Amino acid sequence: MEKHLSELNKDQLEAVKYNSGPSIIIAGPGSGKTRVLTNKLAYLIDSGVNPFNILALTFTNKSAKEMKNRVKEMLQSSISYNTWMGTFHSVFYKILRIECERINYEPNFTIYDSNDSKNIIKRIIKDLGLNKDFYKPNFVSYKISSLKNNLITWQKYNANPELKLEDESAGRHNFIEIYKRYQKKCFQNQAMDFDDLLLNTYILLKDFPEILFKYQNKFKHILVDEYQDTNYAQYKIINKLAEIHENICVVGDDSQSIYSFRGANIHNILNFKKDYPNHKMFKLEQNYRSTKKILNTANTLIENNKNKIEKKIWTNNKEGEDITINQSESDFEEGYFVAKKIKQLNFNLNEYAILYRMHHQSRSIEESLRRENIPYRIYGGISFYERKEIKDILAYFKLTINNHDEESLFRIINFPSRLIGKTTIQKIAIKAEEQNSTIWDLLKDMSSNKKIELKLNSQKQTSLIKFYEMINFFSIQAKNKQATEVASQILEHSGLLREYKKDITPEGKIRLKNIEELINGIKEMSSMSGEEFYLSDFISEISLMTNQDSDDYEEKVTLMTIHASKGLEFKNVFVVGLEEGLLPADKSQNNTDIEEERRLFYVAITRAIENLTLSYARFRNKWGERTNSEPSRFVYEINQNKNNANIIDEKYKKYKKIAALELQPKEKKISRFKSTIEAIENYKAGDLVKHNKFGIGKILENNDEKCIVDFKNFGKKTLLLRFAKLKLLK
DNA sequence: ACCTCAAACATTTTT
DNA sequence: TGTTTGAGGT
Repeated sequence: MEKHLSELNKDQLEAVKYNSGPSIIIAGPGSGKTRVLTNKLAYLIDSGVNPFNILALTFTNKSAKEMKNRVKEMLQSSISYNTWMGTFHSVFYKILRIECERINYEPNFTIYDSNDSKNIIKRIIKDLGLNKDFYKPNFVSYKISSLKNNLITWQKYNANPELKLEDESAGRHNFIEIYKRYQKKCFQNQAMDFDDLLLNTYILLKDFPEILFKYQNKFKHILVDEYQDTNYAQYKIINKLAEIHENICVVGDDSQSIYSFRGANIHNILNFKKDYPNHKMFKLEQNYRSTKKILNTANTLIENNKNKIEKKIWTNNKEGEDITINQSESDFEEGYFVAKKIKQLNFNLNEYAILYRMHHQSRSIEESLRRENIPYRIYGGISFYERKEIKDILAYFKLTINNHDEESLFRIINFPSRLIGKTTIQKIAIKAEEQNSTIWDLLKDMSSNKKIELKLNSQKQTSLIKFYEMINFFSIQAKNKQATEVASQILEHSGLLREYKKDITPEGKIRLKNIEELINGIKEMSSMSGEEFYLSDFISEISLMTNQDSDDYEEKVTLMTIHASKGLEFKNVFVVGLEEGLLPADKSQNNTDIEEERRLFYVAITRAIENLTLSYARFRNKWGERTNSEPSRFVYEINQNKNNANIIDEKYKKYKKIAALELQPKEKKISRFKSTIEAIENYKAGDLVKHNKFGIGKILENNDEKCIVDFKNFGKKTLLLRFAKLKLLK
């Protein structure tokens, strides 16, 4: 044990050993954060803490898995397997499966991904006959999601005139109705979306003291990784859980906060300090990953952010190579440049990553990699579980496990074709709505010969009843028989396998292969679990899986978004598409957004160990059209300070210092983004503020949660600061 | 009920 | 550009 601890530097060691009270570790990129966390876990267990009493929350399933393995290795036993380690969502899912009966859910409830939610919302908007211009499904689902991430239920929203006013004045009077119906639908379907996993956990802990007490006592030590990316709901839940023991350690880096679009709140770090005045803070500033030049570049860039905790990342590593900045004529040429440089550097392909802002940017890169015969793997995009054929099968599985899951029912009731078309489904859906019942219950009534007034011909009736009886049969099987057996039964009986075997095109064969792979996956999980393994276990196992969790050991270049690259490192990193409108993205216009985009670039740069290549194109195909683009302001920023960078003009293949690139008209644009977004505590009574809807007003009181403002034209309003984007006027 | 084709539409980032 | 929706025909 001590042997491992001695591999730590002084700062790391201190952070590892401090376990008696709240602590916050600010860990810069490459500062050995994972090492500190794993050591801390091992140290805790080694010093007698029961692994059962530890909760460790990580950002991805992958890092949870990695941590488990490392701790296991250090302790040379699998004792740490009793520790609850995983993402917020997966740990809360686990809690909900145990406790959900208190809030009237069955333990077999389904998890809806964002696609499922959007489908439901689309249907609701259609049912209500609302104008699609005012109620865009994307917007509505985003809005519902952020309300939930701020623990605002539809009832709470409904009771808050200020919150409603914003939507009403924008002409969305029916938003509340959509929100309400959506929640009702999810409940009827015995389903929760991603946000419900947080919201319902919170409700459970808030409304049932004995449950809160149970978990407060279970989790005597709490570790939270990537704390800068937690949202309000997550923050509140951890806060509640840690109330008694206060043995909570959060690790994060405000400079790497890149998920505010998902409700992540940089203020959580500030809140932490306030909630635990006796906390201890550790800063890990030594970087073990990158060369001096790479780190200098990163530091120069992040200097431009005002909103940050002061720290200076440094390294003892060697000076390293210059940063290369490539300028290409087009996105196509950019891809070609990257492919060529990969060949030229000639490393193991696993040591390359190509990072970009948006998924669709991968296309031009892929094209040139294929042309040059460079194998690659893409993270993101369509994952295995998002393929049509897999979703079809999973829909059968899910409906088998949870008969109320209407999303799955809709997907498969007529696949393979049972001559149950749109109109028939529509009729049943309306009938169910009328009787305040569900489609499943309606089908059940039909099969038990109850009289239902539905104008359907007998052929359709039998078809529906047959479908009901088939699923019902599967459900009974699934209760007693093992997953592998039930799965193959479903494939046979449903006619799915026959349907897919009909397709003899190459794509069809790939689909069949994928299905095979899924079945193998079930077998594998089943044999790994050792004991009984039911279909419901399989579904709960994969519900929160993402495409990044799959293993792939072949030698390939990695392509992914910058977001997905967080926490990883590569010897050679390419960051492509460094253009205005891409990084920073088009939609980020205010200063807060720009700062987040800058942090995003910061994350990208700091993934590199030895070689960093940045690239932008002068023309890019944007929805089929050739559009002209300008280099990102960030490219200019990294040159503010040091001459670390070389620019290559792809056309003339000439190398020159980037300083030679005139710092042209950009200046104007940059100054426009100077504005005042402040930390919550900076809003003081007496300050003048401006609100989008209410205009100018004076703050009367600010108690962090709520802020009372007296508006000139609207009078006194109570606003939630984390919602209302108030601008300080000075 | 289903197939076909043309027009409209959409573009952050993820659990 | 690639995908989804709606109209119209079978």
